[in-house]
Amino acid sequence: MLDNINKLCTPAHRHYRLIHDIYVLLDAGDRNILRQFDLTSSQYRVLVLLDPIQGERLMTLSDWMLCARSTVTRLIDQMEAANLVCRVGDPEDRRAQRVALTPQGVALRDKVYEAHENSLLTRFGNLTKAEQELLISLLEKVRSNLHLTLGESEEVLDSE
Amino acid sequence: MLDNINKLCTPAHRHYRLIHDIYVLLDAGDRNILRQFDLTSSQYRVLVLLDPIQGERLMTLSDWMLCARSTVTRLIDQMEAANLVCRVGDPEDRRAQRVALTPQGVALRDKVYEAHENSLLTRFGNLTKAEQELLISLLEKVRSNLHLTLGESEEVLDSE
DNA sequence: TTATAATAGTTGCAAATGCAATTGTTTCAG
DNA sequence: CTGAAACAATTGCATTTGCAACTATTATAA
Repeated sequence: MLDNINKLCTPAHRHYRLIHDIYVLLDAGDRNILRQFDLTSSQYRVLVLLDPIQGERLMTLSDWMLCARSTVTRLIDQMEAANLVCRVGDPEDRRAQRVALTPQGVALRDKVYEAHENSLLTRFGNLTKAEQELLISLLEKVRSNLHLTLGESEEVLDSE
Repeated sequence: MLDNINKLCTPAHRHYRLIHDIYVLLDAGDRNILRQFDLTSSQYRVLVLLDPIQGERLMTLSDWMLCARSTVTRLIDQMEAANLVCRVGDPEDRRAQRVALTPQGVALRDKVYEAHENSLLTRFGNLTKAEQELLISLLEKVRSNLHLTLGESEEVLDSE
């Protein structure tokens, strides 16, 4: 039987916990910032990912954001109602919709991006530039392996 | 106006995205494992955190898990119904409940922990031991600063 | 001592989100 | 060409979760 499991956790388990904690703390901080602009973190993510000129497919967004397609549909519903984005039927494939930023969407994106970026600078500010670059390269390595090992079994989300 | 925002993201913004992606991928992988044991990742986290002997307060769990107190209440409701944990009133403070693992809870925890750990070894397996230790120290640094900068403004969750 | 504040836990409610099923469109094998 | 399979998006439904309000208990101050 495992005793004092809290103390004897392995490196892998420590990564696991750290990533969970960091994600939650980061997200809580985001909410504090984004609330001022009436945005959720998911909406902000859409705002930053969208191409304002030609737009993106919902499917593409769902792939990039690693969330279910239905989630994107509803996210875009909200943001369209708020006049931040607009859907345009794709002329080359009548099944698909392209979503692009409206001028208001672009304006809001730029304003929020700046505020969010400043906040991130504070929140990651205790790392040196070198540490930041190192961390990024390690995290990229982790991400690619996670994607790989997950993809082996099935799709990430919305598998059918 | 920010053009090609996807390409020119700053180190801070890259951290931001990486951590989001890694969290989602990690969680999706967890679900694949834990489904076999009829556990959600939150339930598994409770299982691993609980002290089987003297138990923990719900409040403590909520602090550790960085989630709202009501979330813990309902998690414990589920797990108590599944005979994995039990509530015991704290004799020293009649407001508080202590939650401890049942024998079934301990048995399940040990079985699942092993499976989960093996899976983590694969999923983090492309990092060398040295890289893993390095990553942990960097992540710990990030976590502590996130906690700090968040705490300055208010509580993490369930603020009233 | 007593009234007020703080604390632990619970409950109601709304929002976010994944999965399954559905609709309309395209692709491809025969 | 035609029917079957694949695909993009949407909708219904269930689950998870945070916030606010509430109850019961303890701590503090006057």
